[in-house]
Amino acid sequence: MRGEPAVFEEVFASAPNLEHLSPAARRVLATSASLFYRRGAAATSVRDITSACGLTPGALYNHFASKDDVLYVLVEHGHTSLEQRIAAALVDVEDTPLVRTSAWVRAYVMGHLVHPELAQVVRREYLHLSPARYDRIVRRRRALRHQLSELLRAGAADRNFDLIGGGNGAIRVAVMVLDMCSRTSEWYDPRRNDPPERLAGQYVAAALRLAGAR
Amino acid sequence: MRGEPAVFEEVFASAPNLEHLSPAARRVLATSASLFYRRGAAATSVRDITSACGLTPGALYNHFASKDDVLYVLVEHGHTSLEQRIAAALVDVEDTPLVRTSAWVRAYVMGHLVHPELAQVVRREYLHLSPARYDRIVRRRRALRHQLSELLRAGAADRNFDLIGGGNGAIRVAVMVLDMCSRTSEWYDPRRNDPPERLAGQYVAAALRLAGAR
DNA sequence: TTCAGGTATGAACGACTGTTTACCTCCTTG
DNA sequence: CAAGGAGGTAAACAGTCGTTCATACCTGAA
Repeated sequence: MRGEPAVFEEVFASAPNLEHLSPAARRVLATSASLFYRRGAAATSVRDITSACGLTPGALYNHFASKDDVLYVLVEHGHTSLEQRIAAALVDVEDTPLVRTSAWVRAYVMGHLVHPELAQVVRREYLHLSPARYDRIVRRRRALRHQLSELLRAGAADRNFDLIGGGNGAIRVAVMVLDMCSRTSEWYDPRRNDPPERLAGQYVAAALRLAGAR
Repeated sequence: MRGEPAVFEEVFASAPNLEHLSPAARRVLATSASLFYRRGAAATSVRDITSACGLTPGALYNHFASKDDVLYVLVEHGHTSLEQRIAAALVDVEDTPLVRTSAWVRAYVMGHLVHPELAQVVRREYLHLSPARYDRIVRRRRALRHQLSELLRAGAADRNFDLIGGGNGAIRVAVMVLDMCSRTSEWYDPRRNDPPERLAGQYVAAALRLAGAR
């Protein structure tokens, strides 16, 4: 988790949501993500970023309006790709709460395991965005939570799930699942831990236990 | 979670692990915790801290060797009080894995809910301590995790628990429980959410589900 | 060939960083 | 009453921060 070089290059070189950015801008993003991951955004200076990609400080401002902009683009991209991953996982999936909940959780976990460094930066740093941007991100996070809690609610309604927490059960359990799953990005190391698919399977099983699936 | 005033005064004024500190030092700690919670330690300056408790910057150095020292004392204190809380919860508790696991989880959650701001600062900022101090804290966190995973292992051995994850099941489930529970401090708001005891009860139930308790 | 536009430079800006220093004012103790 | 230490102040330290600017380069189009 600390100190090892995180290679982001491929992630940003071929990201479908970032085609409009120049290669240099993507290199800035990749480097920023790696540094933000290791030291936090507040503790990373513009000079750190630019010197790590062979630039001088001023050059960054040819691609981004500010350092805050770099962080926002990162957080934006992280959320967009997670949302897309989940949406893709739900098309052509049997329309029962249990199956859809499983698919949803699996995609959510995979999103955090495939690029744990980016996922962690997103999760840790969105709090420090400017208020307007922060609000926008919070809304998207709430929307994700709402998706999951609605699946849980539906499952409880037809007695496939047995939720802890009474009337608030759907949200309560959704938060439990999201918190448990999103934290994987903080300790996951592909060299030490199980492959993502296997781990994701275990987290799906765990989520179903939390939901009280029969 | 953002912007509302967090009142730490009582926490530090009467903390049993901090008697050796002067009242002024405790006021510095209380203010630092509140500011670190809202903006993060890296984004909080010594002048922010001191001006918020009616001091000039130099005065801080009558009580702490450095700004890093302030953070370390906070993190130290947070861990110590959590460890004490858990230890206290386990004395005179029936010696069965299920009961002890329940007591352990309840204490762990309560530690995060009673002073969520402090808990969140501890969890978020210990990563940025100097390497030696970071290592010391990591060891203590591992020890906590070990306590829980041993309870789970014992419960699985006598077939009270049915753990996900095969051979690594005890650690896998322990991480799930710890991640799920420790994140409560990030969203818990005593004015909006259930009282701590009630919420802790729900999290104990959730942990037992994760452990596959019969 | 000329011109324009995107990109990089290196120096500079003022503001702010953590910390140190010299000095002052109390309160306590001998 | 004298001495001394604890705890406060104001000012300054050397760096670093994010950002701007005038300038230069390189590339592709007219």
